Amino acid sequence: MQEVSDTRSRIVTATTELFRRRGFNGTSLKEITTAANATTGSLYHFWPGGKDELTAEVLATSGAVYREFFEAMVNDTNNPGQAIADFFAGGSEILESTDFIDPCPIGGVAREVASTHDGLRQAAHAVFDGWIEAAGAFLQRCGLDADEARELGATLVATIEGGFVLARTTRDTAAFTASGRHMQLLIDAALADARTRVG
Amino acid sequence: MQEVSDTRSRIVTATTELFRRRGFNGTSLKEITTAANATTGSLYHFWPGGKDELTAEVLATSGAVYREFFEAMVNDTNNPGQAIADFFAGGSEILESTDFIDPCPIGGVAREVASTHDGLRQAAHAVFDGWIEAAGAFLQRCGLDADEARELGATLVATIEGGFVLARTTRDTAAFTASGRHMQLLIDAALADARTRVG
DNA sequence: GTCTATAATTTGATAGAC
DNA sequence: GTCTATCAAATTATAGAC
Repeated sequence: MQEVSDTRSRIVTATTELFRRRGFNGTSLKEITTAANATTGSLYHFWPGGKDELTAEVLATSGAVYREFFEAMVNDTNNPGQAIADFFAGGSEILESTDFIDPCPIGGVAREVASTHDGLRQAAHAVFDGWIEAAGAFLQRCGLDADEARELGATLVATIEGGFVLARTTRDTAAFTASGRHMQLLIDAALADARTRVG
Repeated sequence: MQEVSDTRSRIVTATTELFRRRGFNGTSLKEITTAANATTGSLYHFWPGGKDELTAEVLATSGAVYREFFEAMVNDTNNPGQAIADFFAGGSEILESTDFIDPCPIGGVAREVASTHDGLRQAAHAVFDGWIEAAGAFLQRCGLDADEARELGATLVATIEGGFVLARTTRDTAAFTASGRHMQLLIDAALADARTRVG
């Protein structure tokens, strides 16, 4: 007797972890149920729509977790560029300490299915919109105007996702670290420019 | 009677195109042979190692094509920031005119298989190293020192790959366009800085 | 080089007992 | 909610004729 089914959350967790290593099409329901110590019957009980319905929930859940993580990490800084640099440094540590497993189960799956599973593409779209909004809101609070804040937020998300591709492929965080430094430069320059125009 | 087998190149082309839409695990050998108007026997004749061996060739071939395209587009400019902005603008046009099919068959496949097919990861690694080297060499010729040129090259590649993820997922080039503008800003700033330190 | 046939396994999904 | 059994289709790969 639990408020939330243990089995249900074990399946979500196992699917997330498998997607990070093997992607959407590389992960079978059998692997998921085995890793979650669950059965096919349970999976289809919770997600009658099968793999697609489960995947949509995994994308949304992970997306919310990472958004909250970003906001917690960045929200009460007085040095926005440094906060973003710290965010990238944290990503590098995670990449190295997890043998370059994908930190993000969303971007890879989204790229795989964008042309074939429109419902999943939309689920990932909603996640990325939320991230860009969070990053943009942060930068706007730091002093950028709304448009520039959102555009810089979009570049941040793009660079993070692409950095994951490069890090995973090269098994090296050099590109990711460089990207973080360049994002810091961009933010510092944008803030300096905003202050100049105001002052 | 042909110097290069028609069938062989049709299979490479078909595989490339299918990877751009469905990824590695989402593309079956049956889809490939059907699209290439070829047979299983021909495929295993040219690539006895099967899907992995064919994929390695697709990654290397596409990687070389895109590297040459980048160099041709950028090599004789006197405005490096603008050249990169043009490169991103070209990417936006391709994305929109192809219904957001993935412009790059390498990044998505690499992310899918990085933890499971080390040979393919290494093939993609070689491609990305070549791209970073090409971008770095270009920026070094423009006046940056070797380290900064290579790091900025790595950020460029990361941002392009991540921009493809976002564009494909959102079916919108806004993030890609913003990324291009920000890369232009970074290059212009780095070149101005380099000139200051020299002069 | 190309073809068909087929092997051996895995896939996502369903049925129905408990 | 969980379980097993099972289906129909698809998967990579091989064999051997032509």
